[in-house]
Amino acid sequence: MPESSSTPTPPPPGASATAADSAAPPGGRRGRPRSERADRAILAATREALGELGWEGLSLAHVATRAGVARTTLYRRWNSKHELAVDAVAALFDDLELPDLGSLRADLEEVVGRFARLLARPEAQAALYALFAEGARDAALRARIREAVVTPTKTLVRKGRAAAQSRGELPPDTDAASAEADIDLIYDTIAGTVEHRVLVTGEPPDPAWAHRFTTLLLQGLGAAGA
Amino acid sequence: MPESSSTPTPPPPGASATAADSAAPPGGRRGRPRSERADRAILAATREALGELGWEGLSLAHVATRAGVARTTLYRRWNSKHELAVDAVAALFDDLELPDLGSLRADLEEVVGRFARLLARPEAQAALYALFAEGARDAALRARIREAVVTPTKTLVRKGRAAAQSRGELPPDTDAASAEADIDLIYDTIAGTVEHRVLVTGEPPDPAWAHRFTTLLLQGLGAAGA
Amino acid sequence: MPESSSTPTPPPPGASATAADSAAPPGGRRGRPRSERADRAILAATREALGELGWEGLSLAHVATRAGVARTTLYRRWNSKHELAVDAVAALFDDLELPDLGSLRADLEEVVGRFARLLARPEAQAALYALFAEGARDAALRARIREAVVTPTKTLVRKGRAAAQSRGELPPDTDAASAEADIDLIYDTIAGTVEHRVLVTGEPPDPAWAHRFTTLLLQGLGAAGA
Amino acid sequence: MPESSSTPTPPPPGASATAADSAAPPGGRRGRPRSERADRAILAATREALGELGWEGLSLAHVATRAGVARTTLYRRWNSKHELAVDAVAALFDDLELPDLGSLRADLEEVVGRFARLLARPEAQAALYALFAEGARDAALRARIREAVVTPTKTLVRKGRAAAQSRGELPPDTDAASAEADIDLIYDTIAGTVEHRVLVTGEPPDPAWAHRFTTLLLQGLGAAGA
DNA sequence: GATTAAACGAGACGGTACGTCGAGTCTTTCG
DNA sequence: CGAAAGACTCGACGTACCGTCTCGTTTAATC
Repeated sequence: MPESSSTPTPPPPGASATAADSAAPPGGRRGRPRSERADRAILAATREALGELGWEGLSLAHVATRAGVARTTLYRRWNSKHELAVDAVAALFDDLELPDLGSLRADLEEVVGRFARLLARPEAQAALYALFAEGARDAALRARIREAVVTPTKTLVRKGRAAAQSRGELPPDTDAASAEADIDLIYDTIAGTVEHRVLVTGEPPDPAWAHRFTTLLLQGLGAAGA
Repeated sequence: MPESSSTPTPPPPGASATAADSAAPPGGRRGRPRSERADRAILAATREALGELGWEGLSLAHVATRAGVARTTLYRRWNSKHELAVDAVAALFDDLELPDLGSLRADLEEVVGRFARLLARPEAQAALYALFAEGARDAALRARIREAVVTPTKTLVRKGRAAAQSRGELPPDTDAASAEADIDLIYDTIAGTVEHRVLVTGEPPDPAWAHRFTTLLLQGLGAAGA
Repeated sequence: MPESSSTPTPPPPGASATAADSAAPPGGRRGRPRSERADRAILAATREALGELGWEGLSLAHVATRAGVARTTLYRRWNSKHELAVDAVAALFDDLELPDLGSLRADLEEVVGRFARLLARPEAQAALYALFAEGARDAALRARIREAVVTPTKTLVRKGRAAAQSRGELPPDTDAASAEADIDLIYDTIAGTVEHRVLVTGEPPDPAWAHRFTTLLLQGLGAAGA
Repeated sequence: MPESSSTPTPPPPGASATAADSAAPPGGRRGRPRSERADRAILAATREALGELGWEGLSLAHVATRAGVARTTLYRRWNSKHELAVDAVAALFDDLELPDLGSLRADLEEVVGRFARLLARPEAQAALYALFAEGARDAALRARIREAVVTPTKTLVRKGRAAAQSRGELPPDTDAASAEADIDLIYDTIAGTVEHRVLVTGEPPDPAWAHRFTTLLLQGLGAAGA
């Protein structure tokens, strides 16, 4: 979770691991510090509960019990069930890294596979679409989702596209605005299609499907060896 | 909603409007028949409430009050908030028809536009992703979604693709299995990408974006004039 | 149920065995006549349900099902759950007859025993006090209770006292008003005490207790051989 | 309510006001303490609602609203409408004290009068018989009634009888078992008869009736001056 | 080492929605 | 036209969570 900003009153846990942290509590906080163990236990408990009970079955009371923590502690740190879920699920996206296997096709198939496996996890299935749905009405939540999920994922697209361009597999940018639109389009296409395949159509994106989809994508982008 | 089947005990309203209906009442139903006015009022109230309050704000008590109907009447006809929402939202998808503007590109851009406008409606935004999320855990709900939303939509893809093939814009089928996989892929790509653009990225798919996406798709499918 | 009067609109079943009945449907009733089988089945079902489920567990739906009768039929014949219960329980009081064993003490002990056994039946326990409680607020119900339960029971006291007077066991009346007050007092004392013993104290009025109580009563009334 | 015991999990309010209380809180209670204001408001609201609406009209929702308390608070403290009613009505019985007017007859007439006036209160009429009826099926409720209503009332009989014996108005005990049976008989007779007079016969026990009944009782018990 | 401020566990509180049940009423078709 | 069937309105039920609040109890950092 990079350069997080977040609400001020109840400082969310993810926000503490920034540069300001090493510079240390400047004025010097008094009183008992928050337990980091509790944070970890809560987020883990949230993921487990999401996986077992689904979004609607997720209750803060249950999370608190499972994490061995008082209910109050949850409310002190997160403003809502939604923000807690974002933080809990965000960690799953850390596994998504750029493979760099030498060719755009290989990288693409690998990324699609990784994303599909991520979406196959029940805690991700339970949380993602529910958060997206609520995000449509709640700007603060939308920002938090963007920060925790969208931006890091889109960065992958940005990097992978640049690498392919430097290898001559994709045509170079014409102008900055067009490049940005291109990145957004690619991102929406990959993420949206895989999500839809997994969560709506309900079939796993096996390698054969990944191959087929990658072909469509490469041809669509005018890739060199397509 | 074609030849729907559905649970017998609480006969869902959408299930009755089939061919079997006119031929049906064999012995003649006993007891007071269900009010069709109520059905319409409930579904309309559900759509309005979804638009105003979002998914989590939607309560059956509120829907009942707004529809001028007793709360028990809702429970008699639908097994859950989810199934009610499916029926309420399904009607929105009736507007999605194949344009047939003469060229694959024109048809595609038109369909993308229509689907985007559909997703821009707050009731659709509120319900769709929430239903998909729950559908991941509930097979019965998933089936109902498939029947009411997925199948009709996919039919559009099937017909449009066939039309393009007959016009020579798309290569003919090699074998049946491959054709089916092709249709699924196209469907997931179009639906998933547009949904992701609207609900996650949060930007409207304006004509410029639609043109760009259509280009990607046509090239990806190896269309004739791409 | 003697010379019943009762509500006019839904003619209660007990009311049918009157003079008007033998005189027969004068104008000639139209349509299907009411089933007497249904009446008996309903009252029996009511008693059974009262015994098994208690007063608060008694539901008209359950009675109807058990009696093999439509719920509508119940509402057509009785105005409320309370009146149905009165009729159902009233039949139990038919067993209470004057023993006439030759002495006041023997008669008293016998009556106390019979009344105690009546109150030991679960259907009587369930219904009686609940009806009395509701009767405190509902004059119509109170009248019906009086007619079906109180008056016949009090008649026993009246007759038994007269018999004892004629045998010289009790002093003769001084005036009519005083006699009436005497009867009321005896009735309240016997009925109230036995009921309280069974339902509140919760112990069965065995013969030893009946003997003790009878002694108190005989002495209290200034009986000859007490 | 003397040295009450009561269920532990939902500690009923009346149970706390004992001598053990001041010495008690041993380990120190954790969590927010229960509001005593709420207790008082709830019991008062229950009595008022009973008086106005009767037993069947008494709903916990209404009591909660009238007491200015959340509905959940009621369920947290009492297991059922019945137990709440017992606690609400029990307070009325605190007024029943032994008069000690110097003679058994005077004491008896006074007690009968007080008891009659208590039963004339609509909240008592509404609750008492309904509770007795339910108590016939529910042992826990029966115990609670015994503790809150029966035992304190019977204590009056015990004391009054002892006082009369010490004054020589009643014969002394022969043995303990017989004395106990005597007390039970007197209690059932007084309470049962007055209740029946008020609630079933429906006429108020005025002084004339009280005198007549007292005479019966004194003669029945073999009192000295009868 | 004493003070002190904040985090913490526990649990009561006012709310809101849930899904179920029963009471009565109304509207059909069948006998 | 009565009876069976069943949908209808209404309102209470008891439960579950929510988010807030009040307690008494740690637990470190500061004094």
